[in-house]
Amino acid sequence: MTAVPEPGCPRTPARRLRFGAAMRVKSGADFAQAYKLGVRDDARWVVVYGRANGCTHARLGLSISRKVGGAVVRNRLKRLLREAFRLRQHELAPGIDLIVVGRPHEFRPVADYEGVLVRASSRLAARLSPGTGSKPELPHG
RNA sequence: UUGGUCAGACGAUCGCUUGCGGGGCAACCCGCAGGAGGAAAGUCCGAACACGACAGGACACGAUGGUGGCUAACGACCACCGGCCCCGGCGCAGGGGUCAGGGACAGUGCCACAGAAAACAAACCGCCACCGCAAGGUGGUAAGGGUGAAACGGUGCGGUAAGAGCGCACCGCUCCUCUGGUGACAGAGGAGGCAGGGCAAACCCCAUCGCGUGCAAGCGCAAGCAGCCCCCGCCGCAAGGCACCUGUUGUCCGCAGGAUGGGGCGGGUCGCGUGCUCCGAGCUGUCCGGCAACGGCAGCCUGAGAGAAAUGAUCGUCGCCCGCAAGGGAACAGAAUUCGGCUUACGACCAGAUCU
RNA sequence: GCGCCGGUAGCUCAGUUGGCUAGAGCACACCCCUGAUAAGGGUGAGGUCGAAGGUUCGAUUCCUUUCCGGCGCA
Repeated sequence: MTAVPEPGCPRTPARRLRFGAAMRVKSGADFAQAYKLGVRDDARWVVVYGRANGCTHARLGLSISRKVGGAVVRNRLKRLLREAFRLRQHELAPGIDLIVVGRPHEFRPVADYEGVLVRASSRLAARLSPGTGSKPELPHG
């Protein structure tokens, strides 16, 4: 967990922490391919599927079903996960799509989701890179 | 229980998104402004809007159902009428609640069990008269008993062999007339001795209304692939020159066809744009009309438009509740074309009424 | 966003001119059969018919509202 920023002294990372449209997975085919061909990491409050995306940065895709809760609950969980991804985007393994599937649970602080994403990203990257020189070049979605 | 108000506030940092302005070849960056609800929900009704269908009529189907109003429209809303229930000691005046509240001589159907009998009317026990020694039979009666949710007006008196609206009084009911009311209906007067159960949220009849599908409607632009149709081998203005494949039994000429391919046309997938949100709503009024719903007038104020889908995250201060304190808590809930209602979920506060 | 189905015993399902006892199979309990099981036979228990309200003398059934599941439409 990073230090809580003092008031008036926000975190000043080396790079900007943006979250634009290019950092999201939008195509249904990308989701289907991640489910079918990608690797899976079982985190505590979510399940993360990984898939090489051919980009120079990580991308985030969210799948929050109605089992998680009502529209308010689902919106809030998506916002928390997006915030975690945004804050840790430079520490995540590049070139991997993270498809995050939510599970029903009590909300956690954003820091917990940050840890989950970073851990899942490193594990998925380790499983995707070794011995996968014949990894098919996936088209950029 | 009714009505109303709000939906913690402010600030900092980091973000998302729309519009405008500026910069950049571009990716993108900067500035300013805006950015969830009273129910955004359920999708139960009604409309706008769009496309399709459509001469008119009839049938079918669906919805509604006291009267009048309100409205763009409605099954919503308002007022009134009537029935039922409650309060008012009974009763009256009155007040409150509730009702899908047209039609049961247009027709069909159902009413289990019990009961003699459940809809044409009849008669189990009784009661009375007559016959008979008796058992019982014949006739009269529908008052009484009993069954049932419901049994062919109710109570009382007279009357009678016993009884019966058979007669009378009151109540109820039906019909007629008059009066009042736009009307549902109400009141008064008169006549009738009583007509004859319930169910139409059973089929149905009557009256009124309703075309179907829905923004994933629809309109425009339009990669790639495939299909259909047309043209084309290349150079050249043209004459002409050069050239691929197949067939014409071998070769050449000639003729016919084809062509991986190129171009065009229409339809149209991914996608993009549009529909898409500023001209209608809201608030206020010693204003006007109306009991009210609502309408009119005047003034003021106001801007979500996303599209794997924004409206957020963290921190601080203050305010509210619980707790001595540390600390904890703050409901229901997230726009998806837009409005008018209904229903459901739910926190706090204010005012009124009622109960304890 | 729009539309369409379903909810009955622990599970899977029946149940129409509204009334009869709300049934069937599996599962469960007990008994018989066997040296002991399984199978088989017999007996039995188990139901707010998703919830609320209404119509009716009477509702699983009819009507309205609501809750919870499921499906379809690009």
